[in-house]
Amino acid sequence: MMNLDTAFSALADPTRRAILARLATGEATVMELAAPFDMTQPAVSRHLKVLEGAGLIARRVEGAKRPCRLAPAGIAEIDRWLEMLRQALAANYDRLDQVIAAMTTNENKRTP
Amino acid sequence: MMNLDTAFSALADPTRRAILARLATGEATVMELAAPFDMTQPAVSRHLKVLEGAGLIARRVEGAKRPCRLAPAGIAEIDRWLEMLRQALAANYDRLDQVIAAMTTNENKRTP
DNA sequence: TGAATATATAATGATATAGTTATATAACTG
DNA sequence: CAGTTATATAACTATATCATTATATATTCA
Repeated sequence: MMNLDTAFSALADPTRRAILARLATGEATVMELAAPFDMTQPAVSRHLKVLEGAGLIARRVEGAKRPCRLAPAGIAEIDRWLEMLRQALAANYDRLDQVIAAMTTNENKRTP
Repeated sequence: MMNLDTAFSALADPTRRAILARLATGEATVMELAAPFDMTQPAVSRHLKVLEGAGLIARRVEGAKRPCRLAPAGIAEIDRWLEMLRQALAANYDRLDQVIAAMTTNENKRTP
C-alpha cells in the first residue's frame, strides 16, 4: 500500500518530476534518464529509488539494464486525493453561483 | 508566480493535507484549524505559512482573525502538471489496446 | 576469462524541515 | 486602560534530504 506523504514528497523534486515527464514518453533505462542531468549516476539511481518507493514508477530487469516506466496505480492515488480539493473548489464555485443568482433575483424583485 | 517544488512539498505533510481537507468544507480561522491537532499553535501557523507560500491557500484579515480558504489557482497549477502524467498513462493504455487488437486480429487470421 | 558497461550501495557533509518554548503584536472586551 | 484572545516570529534541536566520492555487483562482449 502506497503512501501520500512519500508520493507528494517525491513529486516535490524538480529532477524527479523531469524524470516522470521523460517516462511519460515511454520506458527508459537509468543511463538514459540520467543523461540530461548535470548530476552523477548514483544521484539519479537514488531519485529512481524514491520514485519507486513512492509507487510512481516500476522497473523491470532486462539483462544488466533496469528499464523504468510510469506506475498508473500510484499516480491514480494522488489523483484521487486531489479530486477532493477539485470537488471542494467546484462546490465553492457553485455556492458562489447561487449567491450571484440570489443577488440578481433580489435586484429583479426590487426593480420588477 | 507559484512554484511546483513548493506546492508538492507542501502537500507532502499529512498535517497540511488535513488542513486542506478541512478547508475543503469552507473557510476557517487559525485556531479552528489548529484544534484537531496535537500540536502547538505556532506549529500550525507555520504550516499555514507554508501552504500560503505554496499558493494553496489564501487568507483575509477579519479583526484579530485570519480566516483561511483554498486557493483555486495553486491547486489548478498542480492539476495541470499532473494532467501530463494522466495523458501519458491514457496514451499507454491506448497503445496496449492497439497491441491487444493486433494480437486478436492475428489470431483471427490464423484461424479464420 | 578479463575488460567494459549498467546499476546499486555506503559513507559523508551541507542544507532544509518540523516541532518545541518563549515572546511579540494586534484586536477585542469589560 | 487592563486583561484576554488571535496570531506571528525567533531561537533552538532533531531528523531528513540531496549531492558527492568511492566501491560493490551483475551482465555483456571481445
